[in-house]
Amino acid sequence: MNDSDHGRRTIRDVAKAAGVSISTASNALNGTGRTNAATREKVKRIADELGFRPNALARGLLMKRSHAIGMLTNDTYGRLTLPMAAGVSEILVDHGVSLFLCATNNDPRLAKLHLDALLDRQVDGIIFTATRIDLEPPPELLKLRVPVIYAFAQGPADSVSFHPDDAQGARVAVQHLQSLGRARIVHITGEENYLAARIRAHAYEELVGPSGQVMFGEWSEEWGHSAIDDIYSQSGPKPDAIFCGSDEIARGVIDALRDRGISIPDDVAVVGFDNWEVVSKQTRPPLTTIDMQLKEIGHRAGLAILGLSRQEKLEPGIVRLPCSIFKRNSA
Amino acid sequence: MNDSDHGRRTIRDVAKAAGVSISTASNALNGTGRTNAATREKVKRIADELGFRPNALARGLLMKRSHAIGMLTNDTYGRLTLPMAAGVSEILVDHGVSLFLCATNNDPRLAKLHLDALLDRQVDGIIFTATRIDLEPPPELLKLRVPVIYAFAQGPADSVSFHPDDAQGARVAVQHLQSLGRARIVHITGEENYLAARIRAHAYEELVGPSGQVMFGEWSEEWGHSAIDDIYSQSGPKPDAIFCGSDEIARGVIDALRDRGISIPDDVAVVGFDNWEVVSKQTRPPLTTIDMQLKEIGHRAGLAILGLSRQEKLEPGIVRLPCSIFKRNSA
DNA sequence: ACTTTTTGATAAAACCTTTTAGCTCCTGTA
DNA sequence: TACAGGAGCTAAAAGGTTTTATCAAAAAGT
Repeated sequence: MNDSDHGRRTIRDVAKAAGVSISTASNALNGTGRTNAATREKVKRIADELGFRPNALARGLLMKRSHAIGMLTNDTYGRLTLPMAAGVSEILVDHGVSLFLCATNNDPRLAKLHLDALLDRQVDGIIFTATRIDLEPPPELLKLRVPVIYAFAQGPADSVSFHPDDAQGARVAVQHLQSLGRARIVHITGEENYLAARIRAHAYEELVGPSGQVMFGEWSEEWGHSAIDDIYSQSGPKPDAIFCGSDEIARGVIDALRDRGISIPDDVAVVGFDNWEVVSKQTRPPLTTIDMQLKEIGHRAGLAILGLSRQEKLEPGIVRLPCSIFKRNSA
Repeated sequence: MNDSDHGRRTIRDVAKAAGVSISTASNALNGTGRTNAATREKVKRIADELGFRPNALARGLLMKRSHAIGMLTNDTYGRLTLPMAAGVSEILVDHGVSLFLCATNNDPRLAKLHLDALLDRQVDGIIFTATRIDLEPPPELLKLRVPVIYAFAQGPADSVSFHPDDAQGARVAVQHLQSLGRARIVHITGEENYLAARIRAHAYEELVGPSGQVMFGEWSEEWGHSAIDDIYSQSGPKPDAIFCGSDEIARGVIDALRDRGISIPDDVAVVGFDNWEVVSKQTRPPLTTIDMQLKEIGHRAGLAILGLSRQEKLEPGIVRLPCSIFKRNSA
């Protein structure tokens, strides 16, 4: 009586049009139960003609799987989050799973609000991401019935986390410089209270030995600049290569070196960290830098949460995904 | 028989515990129907004790409103999208509405996939955003039952769009320079085939009159640099101010000016466009620039889609939201 | 020819909530 | 006394799907 409603077609429309029961229609479409091949094809064809698409709410309500997952992030600025989110989404979309994005702005009240909303929506899992790998998640996250994956963030002991392999990334950078014949490599990086900074510095020290020099500071271009000023205002041997803790720092370093008429990479080679194109493409010369493969972290986190949501067991622990070096002209 | 299931509490658990019917429980919790004040309080208290939260899927299925909206973006990199998404989310979360994020990567197949998924989930509306205001949306978007809002993107004639007010932004920039007593203002901007570039250039020309000079090029730091080289390698009067079409261009401009020993802002004042902090904070001197208030665009888009999803009527057309000037030291 | 198995299809229950219509009881009015 | 009206509550339907149990008919086996 209402075939011409402007609403969506339901499975009962399909069933009626195909002259079968709702259950048969459902079975035919999902390949469940026992269905005659001919009927199955017919139902599928008619569903197609009618443009039938199942209501995800009804399906989720019944199956207790919403085919949606939530992503909780404290990063409003998006430099880290969006590439990861894109990676997660790329994986999920192929499995018919959608992604809720929740920006918490570092506000616990907001985090709670978002978390409750996600649970109300029966999400199949939650991915927690942060702007630094050693940020603690909100405590509510720890005692959920819903699986949680930590990406670029610290999880509790029995959880699954995905981090960039900072140590390996640092080694790749240093080894590249060494392969260029550089022997006096200095490491200029960000704040020491960041775990990532410490890991990278440690890996660096292991490779360069006692001749190494680590300069902690801020994650800013300005610090890169003033670090160079420090080095060159003091006496003693000068570096022939600099490994920077971020592209921004590297940019400051390069600018300061150029101000002093030092040629890059001939006199001093420079390697950055992040491969943040807006910075690394624009330095002069363009920056050779370490790429943390954020999208790949997203991929893996997406696959992991998909697995957990299907009750698969995952080895708990931190999975460190390899960084790659992106060579431009500064080293 | 299964009160101790580890699943979530349902409204029937609440009803049973309170010794009332399901309908009464629902009425009490939602303030609908006629309920005795005492019963109402009791039900609410018990629901609270039990930690009851209604299942959004069931509710959405019945009410035909999922309390979720989708955001479709072609911007993987996130420079524009994430601030807007954060703005949208800020508004929505207070109304109990969640946000699906869909990154299409400019791939029509992916866009279709995401769009279908959103519709299957019965979203109450869709916000379409793009990386430039004159990008056409996927054609499927035009004939939906679901309300659509365009943010930083071009919608069809009868739709509602929110754009930054590029003309006003340009005027603010130029007027600021004029108020500083500058008379020879040059405009160095990006590609002419971008609508935003043309709008800004036009507003600039109206204010400076025939003495003006617009230089279209690329949206890159390099172009800013070479534009300055062009200007100073030619004879004729030199500018005392430069209005740049983006912060990146401004950065190139500032670097090139400094290379020539020109003092900023004393000899030449520079204003940028975007207030992209990673760039504008790091120029030397820090950049005075135009802020497009992306978060505010998100706010307005969120409010608009909320209104449309409640059947409210909205005046179709492009709403241009004012830009603001962020003063640092370059002008 | 009779029983057993297999095949194909279906009615009905379930998921959890909101809403409609109706029921009972009480108070006040004619 | 009878009855209207309201207050307070509830049974049941509805929303769209999947799944379980059941049933009839056809095929296979004895």
